[in-house]
Amino acid sequence: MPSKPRNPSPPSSPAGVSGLVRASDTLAGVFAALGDPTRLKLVAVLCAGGAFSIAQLTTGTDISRQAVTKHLQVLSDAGVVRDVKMGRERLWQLEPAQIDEARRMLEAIGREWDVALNKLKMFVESAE
Amino acid sequence: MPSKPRNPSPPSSPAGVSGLVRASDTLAGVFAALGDPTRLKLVAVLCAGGAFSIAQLTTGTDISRQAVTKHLQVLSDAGVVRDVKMGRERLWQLEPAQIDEARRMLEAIGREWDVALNKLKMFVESAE
DNA sequence: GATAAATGCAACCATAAAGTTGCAAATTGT
DNA sequence: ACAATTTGCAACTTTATGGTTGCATTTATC
Repeated sequence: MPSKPRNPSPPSSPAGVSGLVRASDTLAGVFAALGDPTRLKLVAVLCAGGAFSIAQLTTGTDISRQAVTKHLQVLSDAGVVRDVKMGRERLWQLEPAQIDEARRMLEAIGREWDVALNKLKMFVESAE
Repeated sequence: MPSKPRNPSPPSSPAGVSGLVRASDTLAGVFAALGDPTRLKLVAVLCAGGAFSIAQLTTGTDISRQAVTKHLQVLSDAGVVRDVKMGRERLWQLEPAQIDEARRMLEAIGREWDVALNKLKMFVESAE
């Protein structure tokens, strides 16, 4: 008789993060938007609180204005930035709600990790 | 006389985040690694603290084992996970240091944003 | 009203990313 | 020894990404 597969342990997320995993698709979108050096720098500039035009945001990068526009569009699709039309220019500003939610997810992961470490520590100590 | 360009305001990141922007390339790598629903779920599972094999981690996804291996490799390149060889299986576990740094960057961005809002609020009040 | 500035739009290109399949190699259990 | 498990490796396909260039469009300024 051939041996049977002994693999059937489907791991699941801990309760603390399961709620955030439910929104993992939108959250992954936020992380993906931040996952590019150019876009991360754009966000870092915008977090100063002002509203900047595309031409202004292009100054300081070594890519074309159209490329910056594309990056801003990616950030906008992820809900990280907003644009406001002002005359002939389009001003961009931060929309920190999604970033805040991403931060909370990373916090939850760190918390769960600490809990797991504590459990392991207590287990080791009880075996001494 | 033709008018001259009046654009020369190169925006710069505020002091609070400039230090983190310096490491923006590695940080962007971490965000990019988290920027995929499958990988985000893998991280959520691993944050429970255990060490899981590739076959175990594949259970629960709807993609092939080889695809999961590729995702784990991406997370490993970003320094988010570590692997340990145990007999014929390869166990993966979380490496929370990079995730923690990413969380700190999001915190810094949120802080700068709050500072900017406060400045604006004080300016408006002083004009009344 | 002519000119310059800021942006929008579209086509295009090169490379990377996400997934698949097929097969070889190492390790474990009977 | 043999069979089953787990993984590794390589080739391949499809689609997304990041970037470019060229030109049209809207808006301000003189």
